[in-house]
Amino acid sequence: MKKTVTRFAPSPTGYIHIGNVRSAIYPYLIARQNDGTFILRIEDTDQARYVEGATELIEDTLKWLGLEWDEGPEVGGENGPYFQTERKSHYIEWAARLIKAGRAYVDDTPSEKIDEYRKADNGAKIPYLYRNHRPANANKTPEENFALMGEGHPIRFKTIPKDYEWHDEVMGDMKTGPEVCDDIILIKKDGLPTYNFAHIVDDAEMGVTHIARGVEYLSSMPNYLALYEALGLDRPYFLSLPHILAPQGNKKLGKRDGAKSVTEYRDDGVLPEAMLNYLACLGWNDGTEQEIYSKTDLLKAFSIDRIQNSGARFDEVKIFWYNGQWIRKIFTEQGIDELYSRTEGFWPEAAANEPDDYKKKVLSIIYDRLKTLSDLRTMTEYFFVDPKIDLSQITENKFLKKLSESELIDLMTMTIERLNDVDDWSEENLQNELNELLAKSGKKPAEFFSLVRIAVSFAPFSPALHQTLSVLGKDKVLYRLNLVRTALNNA
RNA sequence: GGUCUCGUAGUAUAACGGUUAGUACAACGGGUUUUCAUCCCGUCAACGCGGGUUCGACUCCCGCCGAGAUCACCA
Repeated sequence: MKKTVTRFAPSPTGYIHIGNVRSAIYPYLIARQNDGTFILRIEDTDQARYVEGATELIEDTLKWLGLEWDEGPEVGGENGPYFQTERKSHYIEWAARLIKAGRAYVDDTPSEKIDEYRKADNGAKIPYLYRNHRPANANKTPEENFALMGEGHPIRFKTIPKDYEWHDEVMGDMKTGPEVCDDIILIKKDGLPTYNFAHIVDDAEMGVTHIARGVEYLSSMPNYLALYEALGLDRPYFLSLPHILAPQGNKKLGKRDGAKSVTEYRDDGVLPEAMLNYLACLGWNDGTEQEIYSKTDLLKAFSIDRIQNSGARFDEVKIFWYNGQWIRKIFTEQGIDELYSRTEGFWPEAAANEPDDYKKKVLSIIYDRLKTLSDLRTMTEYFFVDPKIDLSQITENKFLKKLSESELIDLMTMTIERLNDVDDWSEENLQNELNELLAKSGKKPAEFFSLVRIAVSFAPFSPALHQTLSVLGKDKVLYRLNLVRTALNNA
């Protein structure tokens, strides 16, 4: 049995966005499931679109998602190099084989001439096929063609139009006619290969068994099949992955639609587990009603034949739902320390010098309200700095506005006096104290608790009151309650 | 225009040719001593259209409609 080898082969033209990261996830899963090899290969043959630093961005994204590669940049491997620009001689060699076999030719047709062909065909409403304009060189001997090499001309495949049938693991059985076979360019005039040629050479040399890529490559398949045939190569398994659609319209999600980079979600406080979970399940399911999948779960459950073949719309709301699920899952299964370790960089500035233990306590009572880790920035401010007193939050509160000012002041006084005598500041005890205060106040829970809650936080929401008070500590609580009482008195 | 692909609620999806068409997100309503959230309960909501095949079609076949991809010395 041949060893399973898959690859992710991006171009270093920028960050990895949501729309194309699945073509890394699925090959990764396939490789891991079959005890195979997952290769990262950088397809940098288009010098005009090359972006400095993009390779690092790509590596960064894969690492964050936990998609470690076995061969590729940084880690090396026996099938390197893994940058196509460093493999130039390989492509020339394979192209030379085709020339020798009479299946490729050096094309010295001026590009203006080619433009004319295209315009003429388009004008006449006939499909533009270069093979209809095949130049005389195509019929020269291999020796004559070799003599032309190195003069800055592209090398073209000399196709033999025919029917093709093949199986796509996602799309099913496919077939096309000769009308889609053409003399595609193998080597550009700059001496570098086109994607069309390079990926076939590389996949063959690297022993790749499964190719997963976007459906946009489906229409090029006949030309790829012709190349496999001409080169005497076995066909790998093909997986055409449907597009991820933009939130609006029916276009595929791309950078122009404002598709965020994967790492932007990281910086917004999305956990890699949640992102992997969401993306893997966007266009794939295992037929059960399970929603939450860890990487381990995915490795168990994933199967190629259950990849959806229609496009799926990207939905940010659902990512945040997954993220909330994962925040809670990590807390309950791995504990506060693990969750806390993920929160670095997401706390409000005021928390900068606070001890870890205190921040952990805050996290432990607020984690189940977080959609993203960056919510910490806005939701926990009052744990670290005294809130700005804004009496309107009390006087206009839907529960409190029916109380008179003197009632409010009396309630505050009663609470301050009672809490002042409390030494056991544990959550449990505070719960008891608050219950007794509530009973004594004769108010509804909504009234009494809201008053205390707002007085210590002035935030639109907070964790349960007894927890909030316990974590804040006696000094801060009494200090803030006193400030508010004074403010009410002076109002 | 040629070629190819796709089509179940707003979204993601499930359903040997036989189900009251299931689930999740969202929305809406309710419950848990306050808020926000979690959790729980409930409501709304879908097989693109038309033919066939069949006792019976979301499921198979054909046509149509709609959406998308591709037709580069980009990948």
